[in-house]
Amino acid sequence: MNIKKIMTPPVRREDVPAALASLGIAVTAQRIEIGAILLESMQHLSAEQVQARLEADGASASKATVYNTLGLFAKKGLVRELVIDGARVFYDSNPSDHFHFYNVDDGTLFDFPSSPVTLTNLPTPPEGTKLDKVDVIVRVTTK
Amino acid sequence: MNIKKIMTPPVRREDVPAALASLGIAVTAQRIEIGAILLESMQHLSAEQVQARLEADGASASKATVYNTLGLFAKKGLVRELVIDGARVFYDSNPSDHFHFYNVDDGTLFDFPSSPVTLTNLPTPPEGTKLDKVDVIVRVTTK
DNA sequence: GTGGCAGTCTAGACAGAGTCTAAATTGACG
DNA sequence: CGTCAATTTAGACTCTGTCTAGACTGCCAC
Repeated sequence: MNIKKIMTPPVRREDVPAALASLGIAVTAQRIEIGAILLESMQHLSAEQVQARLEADGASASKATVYNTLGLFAKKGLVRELVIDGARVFYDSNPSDHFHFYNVDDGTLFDFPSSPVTLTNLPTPPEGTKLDKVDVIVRVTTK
Repeated sequence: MNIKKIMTPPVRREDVPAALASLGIAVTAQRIEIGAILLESMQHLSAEQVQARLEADGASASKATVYNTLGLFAKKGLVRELVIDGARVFYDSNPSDHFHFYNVDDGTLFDFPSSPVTLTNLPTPPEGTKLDKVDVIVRVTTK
């Protein structure tokens, strides 16, 4: 049946190469660094934040590599791209289906608690297209 | 009870000033132009597309005015801001609650057909915050 | 080993959406 | 008509993200 076991955070640094390889991502030094940062815990990081963490860890990668790597990880399903506010994209190290709260006033982003939220009566995709993913963002304001 | 009657597209050009005023938006020449474009029909337009339509109509407004006006309209509830792909923001001239399909391959954006889609078991917003709006975007790819 | 090659990485130029600033214009009201 | 606050403007500016051209890396064949 070949059910692929996807590693979800936290993933130890020494397991990152295997996590990449299992998704068909060629392993390189930069990808290990970036993967280790993202997979350390379930979190939402922007490209800029990832690069700052790289520096803080004494590693580094060019801006182009950070963007390319995050895009590759998202394409391969290691992380999930979140478009929240048009100013930047966030990468969510929890790639499974779940929804988000976004506080419009202070920019904070939370996962929904794992309550059984369901979307019912979802229409079928338009003719000639197939479903990719469903994003649900609940915007809240500070009371 | 003071139930406000919100005008929904199509709104005739001569009714635009009243539509603005009813939402507490000061009426100016530029706002009428931009409002007339948006409210002509239910549609999704980017700031750039609005400005192009202005030119096409022989009117014009500076880039800053277009952005300010669209932001003001969104804040007042005349249109709804849609953050879809991080590259630009769209303004939806149908401000009522409804969800969207987005074709990732060609960038087209559709409303859901008006089937009774419902989100159930939506968790309550985090302590100290209150719900602003819920965005549901179903991303599809060309098969 | 060593030559070649594809894939990856890099610096820095570039692109495009959106914001900011300071000055000019408008229009409401006395 | 004069004043004042709100609005509009041009254009500089910021910021995220992309592109380009060259350098580097690692792996395989010989």
